[in-house]
Amino acid sequence: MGRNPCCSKDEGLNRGAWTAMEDKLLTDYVKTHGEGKWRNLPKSAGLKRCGKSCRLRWLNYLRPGIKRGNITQDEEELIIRLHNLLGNSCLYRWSLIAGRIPNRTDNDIKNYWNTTLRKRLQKDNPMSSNLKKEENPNPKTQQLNQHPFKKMNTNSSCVIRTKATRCSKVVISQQQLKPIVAPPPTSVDHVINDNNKPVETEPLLLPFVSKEVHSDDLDLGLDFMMDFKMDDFNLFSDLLHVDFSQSLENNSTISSSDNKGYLCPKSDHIDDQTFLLSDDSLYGWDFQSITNLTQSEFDWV
DNA sequence: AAAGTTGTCAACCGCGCTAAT
DNA sequence: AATTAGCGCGGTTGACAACTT
Repeated sequence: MGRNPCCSKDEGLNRGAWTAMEDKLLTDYVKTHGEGKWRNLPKSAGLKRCGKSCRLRWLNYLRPGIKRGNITQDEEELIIRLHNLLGNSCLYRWSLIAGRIPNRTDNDIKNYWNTTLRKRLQKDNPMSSNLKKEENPNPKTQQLNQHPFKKMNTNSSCVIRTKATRCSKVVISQQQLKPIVAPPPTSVDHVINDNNKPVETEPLLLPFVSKEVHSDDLDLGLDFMMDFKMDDFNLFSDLLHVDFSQSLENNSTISSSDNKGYLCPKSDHIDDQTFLLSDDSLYGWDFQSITNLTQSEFDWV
């Protein structure tokens, strides 16, 4: 039952820094046979390394096109914004961030954050680890504030994709959430009328809201928790670019499944199962786009 | 110039998710 | 359905470099 073990620990495997010869063996093997199947790779490639170590070496160092060091200002801004959005409690945070920064690895981003950015941001603003947009008068930054992800070419082949498809449990502290929570809608008619057109005066719903959130949570001072599901988006920036008002106008809609909100593609929309929750599981947020969250005045934790 | 401190980053570790059986 | 192990992830470590005293 189960798989065969990757490698036993008593095989006298090499550890520590990789030699040039080991790098060459690994590179040649991957170029010939492709990535994956890391379990069998060391033996086939003639390496005395654990498959896990080989994978790490390839992904973080040997893979073609990887940029090393010298994080640019644009990259830095993006890291900060994405970190603000995803917060500290999000699994797959670094891989998601790295997936949006061309030719950078999650390890690279993580190292840069831990060694440079975190210290600098704490120094700049001891009360918050996040960067406020007002604090940076750089024209480049201001441009980024207007269209923070427009500059990214989402179809670029140099974007490193990760397998991270969701970002669970982004926690927004109660203190920061309260000012932006609108009253929950009471029925579907408040958002979509008989012609399946949105009622513009009503707040839009932010999808991906966890079912765990209830109105009582707000009263009790609990944190707000969100589940981001990436399944319907090719890249993280696709999600960030979604204009929910546009989606509604195009007869796409937000549906509910298992008490979680989803943005449905146009083709799948409108049936008996497609509705906006009318109970206290979801809250209307007057956001035109989730992109706005990255520019929010509120701190994300 | 030497010693101490700080910064960088490759590599390791352990855990959770998920595919394989 | 249950079990097992591989994969992929974030956190951490430690070696080395750069800088400061």
